[in-house]
Amino acid sequence: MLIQVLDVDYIMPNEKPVVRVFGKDKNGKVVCCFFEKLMPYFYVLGNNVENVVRGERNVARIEKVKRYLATEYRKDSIEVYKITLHNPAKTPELRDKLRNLGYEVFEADIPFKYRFMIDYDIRGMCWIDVENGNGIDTNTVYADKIVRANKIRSVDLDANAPLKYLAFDIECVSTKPGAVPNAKRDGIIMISIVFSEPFKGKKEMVLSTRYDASVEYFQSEEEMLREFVNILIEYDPDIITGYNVNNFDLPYVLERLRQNNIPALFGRCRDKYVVARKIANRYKINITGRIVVDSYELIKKDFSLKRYDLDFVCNALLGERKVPVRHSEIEKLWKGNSNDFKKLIRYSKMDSILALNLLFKLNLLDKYIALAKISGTLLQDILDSGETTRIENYLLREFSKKGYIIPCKPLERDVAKREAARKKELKGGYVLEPEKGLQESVIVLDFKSMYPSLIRTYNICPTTLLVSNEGIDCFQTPAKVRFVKPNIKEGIVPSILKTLMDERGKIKAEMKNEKDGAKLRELDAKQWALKIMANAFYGYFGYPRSRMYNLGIANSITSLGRETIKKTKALIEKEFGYKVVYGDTDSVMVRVDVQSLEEMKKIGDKLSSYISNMLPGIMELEFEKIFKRFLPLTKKRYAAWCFELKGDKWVDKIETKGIETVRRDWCDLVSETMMKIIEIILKEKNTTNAVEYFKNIVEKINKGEIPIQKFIITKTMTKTAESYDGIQPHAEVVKKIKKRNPAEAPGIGDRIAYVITKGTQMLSKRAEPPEYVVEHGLELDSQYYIENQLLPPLERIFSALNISKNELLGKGRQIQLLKFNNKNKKMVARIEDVEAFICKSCEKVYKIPPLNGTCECGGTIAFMTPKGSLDHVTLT
DNA sequence: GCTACTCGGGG
DNA sequence: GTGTACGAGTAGC
Repeated sequence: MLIQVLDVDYIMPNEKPVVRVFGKDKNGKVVCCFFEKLMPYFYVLGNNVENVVRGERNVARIEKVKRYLATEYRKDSIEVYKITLHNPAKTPELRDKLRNLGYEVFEADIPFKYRFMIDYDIRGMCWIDVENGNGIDTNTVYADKIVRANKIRSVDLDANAPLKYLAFDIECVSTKPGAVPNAKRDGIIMISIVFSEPFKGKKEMVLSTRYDASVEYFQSEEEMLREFVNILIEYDPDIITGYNVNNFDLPYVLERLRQNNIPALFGRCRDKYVVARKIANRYKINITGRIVVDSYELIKKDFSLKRYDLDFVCNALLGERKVPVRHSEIEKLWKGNSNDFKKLIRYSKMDSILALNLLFKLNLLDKYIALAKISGTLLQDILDSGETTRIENYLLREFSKKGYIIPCKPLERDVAKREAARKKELKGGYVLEPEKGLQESVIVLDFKSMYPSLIRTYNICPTTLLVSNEGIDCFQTPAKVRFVKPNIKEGIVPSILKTLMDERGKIKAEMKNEKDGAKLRELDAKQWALKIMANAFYGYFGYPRSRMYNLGIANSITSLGRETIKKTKALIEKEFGYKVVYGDTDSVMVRVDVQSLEEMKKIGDKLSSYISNMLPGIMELEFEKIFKRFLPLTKKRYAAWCFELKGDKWVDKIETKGIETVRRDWCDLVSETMMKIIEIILKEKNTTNAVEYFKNIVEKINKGEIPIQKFIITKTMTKTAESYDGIQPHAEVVKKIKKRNPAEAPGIGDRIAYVITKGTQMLSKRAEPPEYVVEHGLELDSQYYIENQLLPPLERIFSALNISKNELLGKGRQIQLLKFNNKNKKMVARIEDVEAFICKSCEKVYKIPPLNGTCECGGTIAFMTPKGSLDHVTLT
């Protein structure tokens, strides 16, 4: 029977571990597969381990085996002890005892379910073939089919079984006004549920402790919660979702179940309670056989937005809105008339619908399913944890396949040591000092998967790391670390990367011929996941909690990167005579002397094939895009008018890096003006127009011609208004609202919107709610908005063009000067002396000087005055 | 420019 | 559960 793996756990029925695999078959039937043949084990290096282990109750077996160590290159395997135990949960006891006696232990911290998955080649969301046999009593799980497996075989299958989704949302009212409800104290009043497949003929359901014809009505919270648990078991979803379910709804429900003495049993088994464990500051929730997906967390990972509240997110990504109800209104609606209550029902239902819509319409899960399949990690763990888990899972599989054993995770004190060393010793990528001023015709080239390619080219791996001084054929990196060449031994990490990169290449090729939208999305998710995986291996060597932490390896990779980029720059400048105007880690920006996109592409292709040929191994420089205009501010910060080839069409856009155009503490006016000015500079190549635009905005602000919405600043109130130490605008606003209209007062956690008005008091005291300003016809403090909001970010952009703050504000008008950079020479002239500008080579006349100070023909520009042209005018 | 701390979403 | 683990943005030096 074929099943797709959703979840794995184990139980101890007769003091022996039994693995349970929860999955679904092709028809969407729930299958649970029991497997009894695996016992926990780990490895020990050292002498006389038998003596230490003898008499330990948990030990089943001890044997000597041959393994390779995954720490450095060694020709031969070595002898280690493999200790097999009875009880996975008691493994740490023996592990720590051995450690304390000075033994080195390996793979002694692998969760048992993953030991099983690694040894039997079973991966999260992948398919397995199981055969029914006989075995233990399996009366512990809810499943359509139960299999006692004798044999489990992994199967290569791309399809996905149909999954059942359930989204829910709870409503509750705080007994403490203004505060977020507390589950220890405040009950749940309503639960809305949405089903992906109709349940009892319904797609939606609302449970409540107040009656309405449209809800399932309950006398008490306890009855409502019991029914909620029943629905979860009966509907039997694979995926449970909601907005912020991980950190609000689910922990809240679990606490209310506890308060009402209802067992939290709604997984696919009768023997494991649903638990929420707090790790760092978030909850990790385990529901046996099911997967919890928090739309909020996925959105935050996948999209860069100014805010992440459900209404903002849905509006921005789906064009859908919540039912507008403010938190402070919920209690009023709950206690209000029948229409009020109906509104609350709609509100609650809508929140569940939106949470599910986000998941479905944006296909949020595709990428994570692809990551699970590739790395072998369970989907739940892909969602709850980061890069490390995925990399380790992959490494453990590949290393153990080849007879290697892997170190345990480091102890906390070692992590601290590593963190300190890493900070001092790990060097990153190389960033070129950008050439100042607006550039024209810049080709962007970058190295295809630079770090993975370097790892492959130089055979970088713990298994090839050469420590001894024997005369073995090896590479030495600029970090002075050596790796044996592939003919001696091919590294495991390089071979993993080859697999990932080749596979990605195949998928990209497949995508070119694929017309079916759904299939295309799936392939795209897969190629994305392959890229993410390949790029994460480098980081793992420099990560202080890594099992394969090695600064020498990490530094080898970055040092080769720096060497490569420097070599590339030198070659391009020397062999082709083009100027490399900027570059960062794996990219170079090359200024050329042609205008047409096609010509530039040709040069780009020529450069990339030349460089790719000159560099060793699989290093490949690729033509990426064209910056028709390029304005660098500093390292890591620039704006560009970018042209990219999509199919056979050039698509243009304004690209900014490191220049924040949206920040939550800026009003919309700032973001919009910034974008507009960047666009004028880049597209019109005209600073005068950009300055004019700015002056025009200033004038409009002064005349009050810009709508107040553009001036609104928002800040979250994190504690009560009174408890702020300093005087802060948003806290002052809340104090004012409290005085004027106590019922409207926002509470902790609310976002406070305000504008700054004119007056003589200190700034914070002049903050007012926008509605109040409109009602009372107050005047905004235009000075503040110009000087403190608009100017700081714009100054940084204009200063890259040698335009000062005074010029922007028109203060330098008395002696208006013309300035521009002319091939490194700053030129200044009095404005009335200058009629136009002229190229000294081709004599082309400009009304406005080219921003980079160079004529199209490459010639130098000079001022043209009534007396003739002159290079330089000095003012006295 | 760096490092330390704070806060997110939810009602 | 043989695993203890965020990350961006801002304030403060």
